[in-house]
Amino acid sequence: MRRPVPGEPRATIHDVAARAGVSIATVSKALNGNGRMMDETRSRVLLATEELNFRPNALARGLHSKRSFTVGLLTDDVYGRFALPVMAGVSEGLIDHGVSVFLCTIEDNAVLAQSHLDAMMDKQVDGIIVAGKRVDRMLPVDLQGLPVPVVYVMSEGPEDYVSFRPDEAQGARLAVAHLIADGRQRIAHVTGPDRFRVARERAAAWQDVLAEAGLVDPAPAPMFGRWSEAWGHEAVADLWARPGPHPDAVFCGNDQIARGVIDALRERGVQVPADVAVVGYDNWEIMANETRPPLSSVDMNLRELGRQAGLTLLAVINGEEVAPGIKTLPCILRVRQSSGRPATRAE
Amino acid sequence: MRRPVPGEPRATIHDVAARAGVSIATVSKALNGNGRMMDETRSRVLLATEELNFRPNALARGLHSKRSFTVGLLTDDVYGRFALPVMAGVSEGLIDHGVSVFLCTIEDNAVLAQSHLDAMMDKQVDGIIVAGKRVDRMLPVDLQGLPVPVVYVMSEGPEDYVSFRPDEAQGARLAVAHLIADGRQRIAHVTGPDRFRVARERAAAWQDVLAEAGLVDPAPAPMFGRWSEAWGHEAVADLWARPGPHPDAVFCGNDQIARGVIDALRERGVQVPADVAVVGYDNWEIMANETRPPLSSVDMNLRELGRQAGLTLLAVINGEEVAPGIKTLPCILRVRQSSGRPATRAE
DNA sequence: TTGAGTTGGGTAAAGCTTTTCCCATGATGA
DNA sequence: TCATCATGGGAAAAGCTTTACCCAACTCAA
Repeated sequence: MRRPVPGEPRATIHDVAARAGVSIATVSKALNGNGRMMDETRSRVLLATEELNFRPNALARGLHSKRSFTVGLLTDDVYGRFALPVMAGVSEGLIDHGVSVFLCTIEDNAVLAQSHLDAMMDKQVDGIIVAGKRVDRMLPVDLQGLPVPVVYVMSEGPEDYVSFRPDEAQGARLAVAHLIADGRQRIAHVTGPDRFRVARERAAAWQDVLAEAGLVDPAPAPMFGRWSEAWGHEAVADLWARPGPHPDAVFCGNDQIARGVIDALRERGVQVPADVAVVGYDNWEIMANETRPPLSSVDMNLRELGRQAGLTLLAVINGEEVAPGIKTLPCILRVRQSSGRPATRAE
Repeated sequence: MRRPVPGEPRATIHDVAARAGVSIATVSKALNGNGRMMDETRSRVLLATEELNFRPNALARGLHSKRSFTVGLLTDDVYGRFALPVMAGVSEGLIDHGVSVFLCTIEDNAVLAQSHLDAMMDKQVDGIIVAGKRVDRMLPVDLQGLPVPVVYVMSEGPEDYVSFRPDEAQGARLAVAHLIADGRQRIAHVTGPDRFRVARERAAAWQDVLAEAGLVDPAPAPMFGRWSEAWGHEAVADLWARPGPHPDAVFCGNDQIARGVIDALRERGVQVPADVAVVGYDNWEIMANETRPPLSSVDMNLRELGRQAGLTLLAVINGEEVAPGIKTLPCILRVRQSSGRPATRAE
């Protein structure tokens, strides 16, 4: 294995000082803009810094300033498609501030989780971001009483912490309003298990919008089931077996269900979107683009969510006052061909 | 926002020393098992350590030892499903050694990539792992001549580096051998664009196994296309439009294609697996479980791949000799119902 | 009793940066 | 000419740990 030649170790501030003919204090001040010195001295230092390709050792700096410019990211989403955009957003938001992110994927193993946490604390992280995959489940590790601030994203922390979540109600309203604007009258809702809070929230919003539009005849009930395509199939079979007029739109709790619904409709010869419009949730592109026709879907803007969580954590670290509580970010609707007309953004 | 009380800062080695009534050197030696001292002294130190909940400051330790117990993980896979299991594996392999992982998701932005790299070098990472999403594309950043070792996983580094890859040929052979063992005679191969090296490798292995089994009449050609379901549909239309007997099995380059193939077959009334067996690649569970019937697929064992990459990097960091070159890990076949008979593991 | 060897533990330096003082030097005003 | 002040830059400490080295006290043998 190619091992880097030991070569010269990284230049230190002493090397720069020697080359510029000044003391290390002057170098430090020149680089950090503190203290006073002649312009000529400053530029001599800068030149030497350049020539030696000097960059300060963050360990030493952190030791002194008690700021490591490092945060930890805890997630329990190992395979899922939610955590990764969030992480990317966090990383993106923080890198401009010179902050690096420790990744910890912990599953249900509390011991492992604790050892990750210990490792991070040993490394003097300035703060921690928790990116769960479910709003209503906590990670198997105690984050209270930690000596550093903690921000939650996707999942929800204790009341006195800051949490970032997509605005599920707004996202669902967006979808349903879009369907109504498209002229749909009988909008069914097929979603995941009702023990998932997001399923309940989306269903409630769906009901609200229908009520506001006066589309409550007959009074519809959300169809809770599973987060799977198979459930989408079953739900269609169920809906079409009912007496009375069939739905002319289905709002689905996620894109997999929507996919099942679309496939089931096609198999029965129902036209999408002519006869029935379908809207999904998550805007999971790889799935939404492959349905026939491509699926309209609510995008939770996860990357931006992560970015803001990162920046907020940074603000807290810097001592700024940040009000605790749940911050929500609006979802956006990505209209494709499964729901007829072009984009509607208003809610 | 709940901000941790400044409270007592973390206990330092001085606090422990004071409490145990010894010098800091003795504490250090007691904790690290160096030096000699009376058992009674050692246990007094350990007790004080316990009572104060002392853990050494990794920054200070790193400053001294020039080992930060930190590595960087670079990936360009922001949404994909490949990088995350790899990352989880890396993290899992390293945490037991007290090593934490910096996550850097970089896309095509070379400037951003460089600033991530700079940040990591400033933080004195002991090594770097590159987890690309494509074997045949490099990240937009120059990793040569770095003062720390670099290990590649999924993607492939320069010759004199260590790279970890799934054994694509073996994986493909596994799938095809399984189909042959199942009695299939006319096994088509539908895969992604031939500019992807993995597509070519899998196709070559497919051809080899067919040749070895004497199933070369008529001489089959791999069908290169796209990595999408739509391509699976099109490929079936193409295959079934050809004269002569239809295939009795299709080996697909990924699970999405396989899904398209299965759907297209069902739509034509072809029974899977009775008439045609289908095997996919990636074992993307969320996809493989939702095909009807559930899809047999080759699993690349990405998590283990990541774990080994992490451990290997650690070995190099520790100065162990590791031969450069490409290390492959065997794939395993996950047999579901799309390919008839129960598991075959042999190659 | 003296010298050497052990044993137990302490002192101090190193690792790199930032920051607080502090000291020259030259200029200015009286 | 002397006191004062601003300016430019340096010395040193702090931040926390590890480790090389040293010293005191004790044991044992001659």
